[in-house]
Amino acid sequence: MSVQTQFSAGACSDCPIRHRAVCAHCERDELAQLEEIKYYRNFEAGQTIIWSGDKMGFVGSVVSGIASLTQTMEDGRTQMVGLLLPSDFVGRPGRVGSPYDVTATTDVVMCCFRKKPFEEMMARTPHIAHRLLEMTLDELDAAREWMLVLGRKTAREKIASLLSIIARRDASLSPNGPSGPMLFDLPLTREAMADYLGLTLETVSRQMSALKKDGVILLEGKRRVTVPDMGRLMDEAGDDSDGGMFS
Amino acid sequence: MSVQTQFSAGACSDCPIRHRAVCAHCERDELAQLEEIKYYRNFEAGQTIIWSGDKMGFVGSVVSGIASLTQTMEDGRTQMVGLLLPSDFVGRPGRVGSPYDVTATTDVVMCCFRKKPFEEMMARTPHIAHRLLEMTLDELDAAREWMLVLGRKTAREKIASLLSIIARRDASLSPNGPSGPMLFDLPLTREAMADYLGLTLETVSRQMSALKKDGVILLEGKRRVTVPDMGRLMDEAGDDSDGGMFS
DNA sequence: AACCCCGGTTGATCTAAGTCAAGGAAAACC
DNA sequence: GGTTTTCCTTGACTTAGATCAACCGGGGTT
Repeated sequence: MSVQTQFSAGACSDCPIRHRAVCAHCERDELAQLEEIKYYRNFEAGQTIIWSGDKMGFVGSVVSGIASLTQTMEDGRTQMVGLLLPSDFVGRPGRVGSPYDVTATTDVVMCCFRKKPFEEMMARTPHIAHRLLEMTLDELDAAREWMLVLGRKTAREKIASLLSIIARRDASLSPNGPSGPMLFDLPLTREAMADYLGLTLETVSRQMSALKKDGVILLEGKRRVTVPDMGRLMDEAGDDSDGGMFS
Repeated sequence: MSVQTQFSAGACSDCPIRHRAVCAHCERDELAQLEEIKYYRNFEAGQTIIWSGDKMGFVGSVVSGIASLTQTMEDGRTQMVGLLLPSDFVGRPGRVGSPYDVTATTDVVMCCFRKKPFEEMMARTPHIAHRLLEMTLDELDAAREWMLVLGRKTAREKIASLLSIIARRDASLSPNGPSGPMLFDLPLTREAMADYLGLTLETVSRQMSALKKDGVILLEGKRRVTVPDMGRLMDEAGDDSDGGMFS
């Protein structure tokens, strides 16, 4: 089950933080104080939100859009290390330099909190701190799951893993439920997929073609994907357990 | 700087949790209560502490020894996704199934807490919850750094990365400081190194031999490593930034 | 229309790492 | 002391994926 769903369940519509990150456990008093210390920032697709090594002046939470976390070597090799979806946090109280670039993949609206008051609020509000810990543990599990993908899976399995994760993320929104055919738009270019999977874009392209030829997926144009049989796709991914990078 | 050092700085010797995880910020009252709910367990080298999918009956913190977290595919391919060093936590309050195997690499002593009281203690004790969040964020950063290693580095760079991380972890203990020559024992077999790096054990062996031939490292037997020039090793690792998987 | 640019595909070739296989050294057991 | 087992090394060969390079097609712009 994705975090999206978990949040939806407990979200309260009158929370002053308008997105759903902390909301599930909110109480009016603390969040009224948050209201005073927060502000919004907008970023265009492609814009870098935080450069690796930059001083992180704020703690931010994505309200809408997608941002990606990437690490880059001097010679230009880059590896995407995570995605920020709405409600995810970035920046940590008490650390100065960011360990990676944060870039807007689509247009992004971010809700920002100045560090000091945010920390004070956390100290005052145990259940919000607890919720943040839960979210961070989820991200850690997802990152570790991704390490298996990067370290041990073949190119075809990597592609299938990525597609099945994206498909499952959207599954909760689908009318057919998770077991029926899935239809979705890839939110990533072939190059971004390659950076995510530790492959080259040519290999990504070839494996997408191969999966299409074998009937595992259907492609309409370059981005629109149909998965006729999720079970088949998950077999191709080489694991039956739950994904979660995107959750 | 490693977590070890951070903790040493603030550790208080009379803390009822005898290792240093939570201690840095401890106050007597809360930890006296922890005393009532904790118990110790011993594991022999090679013994599996938690199987993937197992119900996790406790939250544990390593007191001494090293344990490894691994994920395995049905066909036997395995990927190590993290190490537990003294003071690290495993198991999370509020989740049942472990997403990976936890295995004792050396003999391990673990300090365990029953979940329910541990959660209650967290709710009562914001600064301990905060410390746990900090530790988890550190692990997340380390995992993401490792994703770059797994996804984009060559075999030689992977080996050099691993060696430099181990070397730096021990650097604080070294009389020469971090820039002088380093001497340490590898805590891992070639196979474990391979599982960590997403390589085969033959490739690990070959690259170790190559690094030795090129004078980057000296080997005494199979396990004892000397690094005459840490700068050289870090160049070989392909990054000048801070590692941290072991920190 | 003609142009270009961007993202994507596909082919030909190369190479880093995997696979298979044969030992060697050192500890561990009888 | 000899035998077995575990861990490691090295060699010969194969292969998955990278690299280099040509080309395609749609959506802008002029």
